Amino acid sequence: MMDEDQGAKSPYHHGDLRAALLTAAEAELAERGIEAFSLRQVARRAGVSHAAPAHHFGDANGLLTALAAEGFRRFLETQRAREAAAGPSTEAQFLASGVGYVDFALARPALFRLLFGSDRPDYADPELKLAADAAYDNLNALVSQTGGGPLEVAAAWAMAHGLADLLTRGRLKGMGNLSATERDKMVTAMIARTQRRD
Amino acid sequence: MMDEDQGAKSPYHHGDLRAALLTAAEAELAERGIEAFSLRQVARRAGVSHAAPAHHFGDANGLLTALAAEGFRRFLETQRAREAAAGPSTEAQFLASGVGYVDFALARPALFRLLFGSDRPDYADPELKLAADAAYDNLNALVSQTGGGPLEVAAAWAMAHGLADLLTRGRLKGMGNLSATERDKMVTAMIARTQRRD
DNA sequence: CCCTTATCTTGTCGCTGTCAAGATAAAAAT
DNA sequence: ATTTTTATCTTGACAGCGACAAGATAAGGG
Repeated sequence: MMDEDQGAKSPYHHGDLRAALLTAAEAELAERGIEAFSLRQVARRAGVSHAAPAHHFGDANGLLTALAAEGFRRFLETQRAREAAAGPSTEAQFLASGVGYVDFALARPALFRLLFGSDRPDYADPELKLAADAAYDNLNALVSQTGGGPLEVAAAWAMAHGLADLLTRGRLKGMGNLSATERDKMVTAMIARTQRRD
Repeated sequence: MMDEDQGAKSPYHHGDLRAALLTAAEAELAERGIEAFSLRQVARRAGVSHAAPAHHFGDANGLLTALAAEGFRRFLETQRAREAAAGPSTEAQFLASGVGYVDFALARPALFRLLFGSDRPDYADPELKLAADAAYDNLNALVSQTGGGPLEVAAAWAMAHGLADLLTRGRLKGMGNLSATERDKMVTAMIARTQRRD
């Protein structure tokens, strides 16, 4: 819990300001939302001057780009954990991955919106591109292994993404008061429907 | 093309400033995107002082709320036009409505993001709520008439919304270079898959 | 004709992101 | 060890922003 060294001795050189700024930025994003995101507020939270972030990230979008890259890595990690817990069946792993997609969005809505619902990150950035492509490649591989093609990839992605986006915004009122396990079952069923029928 | 009376005589009282501001706001949204939206820039485009919008809309979010209400009305209008052109079959109308959902998003991505991807409009506002509910009720009615229940409503919405969101952001690269009619066919097929199988 | 009310302007405030210049400390070189 | 270089952080400034207050202008009603 030493993320914000408020009031602590503040040496001229922070030591690990880059990581501290990323942590502060994620907290700010979660508390205020991306539409009220402020670089100066992030610096304030990290206990440094308002111009300190510039040296590490260039500008505000640079910070959000780095945070998005880290977010995509965690996003993929969440899905892989689900897949591993789903047993040896490739199809079960594919469906579990989709559940992970939605659960990640619901657990960290602000981060999810940074990854998929904002123009601020620079998606041409190599680090971000690498992390985002890795997540896409994972989906692509799972669908391919279950006999699906590009259409099935797009359909599964669109379903998982649509559910995640609408649920995080509270728009699917009928599904708002479901338990986590009930919700997972429904997400599983809906994604299964997107695949080719036998 | 008389939307912006730049250089024209500028009488103290505009006449129809409210409508002019909504038009200017939509143009600004389309050109700069919602994340760079500026109330003062809208006022400048409409040829009035920076504080003029306040009297008609309260604050910036008030203007975006009014624009979102108008956007939802046009959104529903687009879908209804598609339905009407799809013939007498209810199922064909339902699928055409989904195609309208995606086409609206691709035709007016900035407006679509205002409606579904922003926290700035006040969704508790009666006018906006009415317009948004009307669009939802339309979907609900179509699904019900084809024998679907709440699950089918959610699945169809999520699929259409996911496709619209990913396509407007250029994320579904495999579908980027499709013609409009090819794309419509694919959207139709994908939404059809979300419904209960016979 | 005056008075009320709605509409629009001007001026100000604190906040923001970005840039430039200077201060500090660590690292590297001699 | 001392000097030089480089990286890191601070301070200060600027224009643009949203919001508020106060004043100017015009329209409508008595």
